[in-house]
Parts: sequence; structure tokens; C-alpha cells
Amino acid sequence: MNGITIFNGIEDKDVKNMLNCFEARTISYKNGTTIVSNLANTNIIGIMLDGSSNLIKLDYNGNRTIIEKLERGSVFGKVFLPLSDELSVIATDECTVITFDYEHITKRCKKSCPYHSKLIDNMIQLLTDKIVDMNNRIDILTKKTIREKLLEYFKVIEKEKLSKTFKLNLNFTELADYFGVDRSALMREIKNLKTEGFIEAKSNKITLLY
Amino acid sequence: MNGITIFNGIEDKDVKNMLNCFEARTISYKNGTTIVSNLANTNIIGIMLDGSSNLIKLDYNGNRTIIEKLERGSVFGKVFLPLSDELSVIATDECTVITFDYEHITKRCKKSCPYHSKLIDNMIQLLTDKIVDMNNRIDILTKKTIREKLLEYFKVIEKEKLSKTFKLNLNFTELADYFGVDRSALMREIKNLKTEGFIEAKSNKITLLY
DNA sequence: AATTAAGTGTTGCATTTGCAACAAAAATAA
DNA sequence: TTATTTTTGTTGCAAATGCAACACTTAATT
Repeated sequence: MNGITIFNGIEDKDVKNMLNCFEARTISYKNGTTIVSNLANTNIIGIMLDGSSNLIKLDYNGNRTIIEKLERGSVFGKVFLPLSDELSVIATDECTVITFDYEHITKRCKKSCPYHSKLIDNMIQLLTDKIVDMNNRIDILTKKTIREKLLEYFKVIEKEKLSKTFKLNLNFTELADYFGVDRSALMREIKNLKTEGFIEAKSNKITLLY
Repeated sequence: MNGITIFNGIEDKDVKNMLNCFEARTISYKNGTTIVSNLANTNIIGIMLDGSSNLIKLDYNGNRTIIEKLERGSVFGKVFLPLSDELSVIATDECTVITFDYEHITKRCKKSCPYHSKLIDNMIQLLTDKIVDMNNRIDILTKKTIREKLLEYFKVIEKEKLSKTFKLNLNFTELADYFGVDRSALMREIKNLKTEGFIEAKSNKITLLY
């Protein structure tokens, strides 16, 4: 279970027993299939074991937005995204998913599985990680200019990758959405940063020159 | 323990026993005193029982920002706000605070207090509530104009208070910070909404006319 | 291989916003 | 009460941004 945060520090055989005890289901889906629809009306926790999928929001106008990309180790469920909009998880690749009822996490089962405390620790860790991410995004969004947003964003990545050269994992269209700004205005500002010598940028590969 | 979310559904006598078991400390502070400094370097969980305080961020430039206002029932600790900046909690009123080590929450104690599952449920609920709040704020921040931000903000309040008339619980200076915009530009837009007949506004009392 | 779709890059122009600076009102402290 | 600080409200102007429209490149589909 390497790379599956929610099972960190729990031995594979114990994970297996626990999942058994939780009556968990492991199912594989083909690209394009719906893994869960109307997430808010279910009580399940889902864990992506393999492949990838998108968490989609359908707002009142019928617009679809990708809220999150889910990959190995990602966890989804209404505890993680308690929005009122309609949410679905849709496979973007062949993928394998474990699901079980959320109740199993906080309530101790009759058999009183060991490692349950560790699971709860991990669960809280995941929520906390999410809060960190959201905090980072809020920090960026509250910056007043696109230039400041970009520099703040680059700072976070630099700190994370410990390098002044990196590839963005969002494309520019997605990045504009993430910043809540117009895409063309974003491109313009990247060009400005280039011509003023603050960065080098070849498509999505960035080098900070400061 | 009415209004203290983290103890919801746990009887007062059980809360008392549990706190005893957790070796919790209950301390009162005077207005202006520091309740905790350098939050990130502690492992405590704090619960505001009475009075009010501010959670303060001290950034690298030495700027102080109020991140959150804490009141009865608010919980603080690094799990709730895992930022790298220096954080302190400072009383803005005479207040009473319970603190104990975070470890007690996820690890079961030797005495195996009942109601411990409920506490964890509540803890996760608090984290989830925080995620909801942050989601709301991100929704607002990603709106492109101040007008759209205001209307989104009003929509959330209207839904919450079930009324088209309400008092804002942030003043305009704070609201501008919350939106990440210039205060004078915010005031201008409120004036525009007024003259165009979308809202009535007498200071911080707003009535939606749509 | 050809077609379609998705993403990149650019620009002119109108609109929105930030900034700076100030006066007035309200709240707080002396 | 008076003095002092904080918040509100306003404005002109410069700067930043959004919008619309377009050509071009790359990726995906048939």
C-alpha cells in the first residue's frame, strides 16, 4: 500500500484485515465511466489505488468544472468536499478504487481492529493537508496583481521542489482558473516577467532568475 | 458545554472525566495577554470557553494580520492551521481557555474513556467545517470583479440567515481584506450597487432588493 | 493520414481596480 | 469631557485586467 497516505504506517496484512472488516469493495473502472455520482448523497469514502479520475462539479447552470484531479492515494468523499453542488467522480483512465462506508472510520468495529487509531491519525492528516493546500491557494488569490500571484505560486513550488527550475503541473488554462484570472492576461504577465528578466519560460517549463 | 462543538453529544460529566484523563489545563487570561505564542512549535489543542481572542500571523516582514477571530467554541492548534508563518493567540477580552496535548485526541488513553469516538467525530467535523468555510472564501476570491464577489458573499449570508436583511459581521476594512481588494474600491462598488438599486446599505446593515 | 479539438500566444480597447490623499464620522482612550 | 485612534466615505488618475478576436501549435480522434 505504498503511497496510500490513509494507510500509512499500517502493515499490508492489517490493511487487508481492516478492509475486510469494513466490508470494503475494490472495483476497476474503464476510462470515461462514472465511479460515483452525486457524492453528497452518499456516505462512502473512496480511495484511488491506480489510474486517475476527475472530481467534477456540476453547478446550477449545468457547467462542468474539474475541482480536483485524483490519482493513486487520493481520497474522496463528502467529508473531504462538503459542497452543495452536485459532485461526481469520473475515470479519466483505467482505474481501481476501494470504497467503504465512512462510519467505519470513526466508529470502532466490533472486532476492534488494531491500527484503527493510526487510520484516524492518517485521516486527520489528509484533512490537514487539504487545509494547507487551500491556505496556499487563498494566499495566492488574495494577492492583488497577477504578477504577485505568479511569484507567490512559484515560491511555493520552489520550496516544494527545492529547485529554481521546474515544470508546472497545471497548463496555462488551468492555472488561469486556479488564479481566478483571465487566461490572456495571465499569458501577458508571463511574457512581461520574461522580457523583464525575472524568469525564463519555455511553454510550461519555468526557471526563476532571482 | 453548550456551544462547544468539539464536545457535542458528550455529557458534561464525561467531558469532565475526559479532560481530567487528558491532563487538560483551564486558564483565564486578561485582555491583551498572549495565550499561546509560536503555535506551530506546540502540540496543544486549545478550546475557547469564554471571551474572545485573535489568531495572529506574523509574516517575514513583521506584518501582523488577524487570521481568525476566536470565540466560545473555537478550537485552535497546528492541526487546524498548519502554516509556516509564526502564529500567536492573543486575548482581545477576558477569556477562559482549555488546553491539552493533541496526542490525546487520536490515541486512546489507558483508561479507554468512552465517548472518545464521539470526540474524534467532532474533531473531524470541525476540520470539515473549516474546509467548507475555505471553499466559500475561494469561491468568492475567484470571482473576477468586486461586484461579483459582493453578490456571492451576500448570497452565502442570505442562505445562512434566511433573510434579505442582515448586518455584516466584518467591517468594511476587514471585508476588503477578506476579498483581497482595495478598501476604497470596495466602498465604491457598494455605492454603485446602492445607486443602481440592487441593495440598500446603511453602514454595515444590508438589504438585498433582488 | 486527415480531421477535429484543445491549448498557446498575441493585441487593441474598454472597464475595473489600486493607489494616494483627504475629510468626516464613529469608536476608544486619556 | 477632550483627545486620539480607527473606520467610513469620496475622488482623480494611473495601472492592471478582462474581453474579444484572431492565428498558430500541439494533442487527440476518427
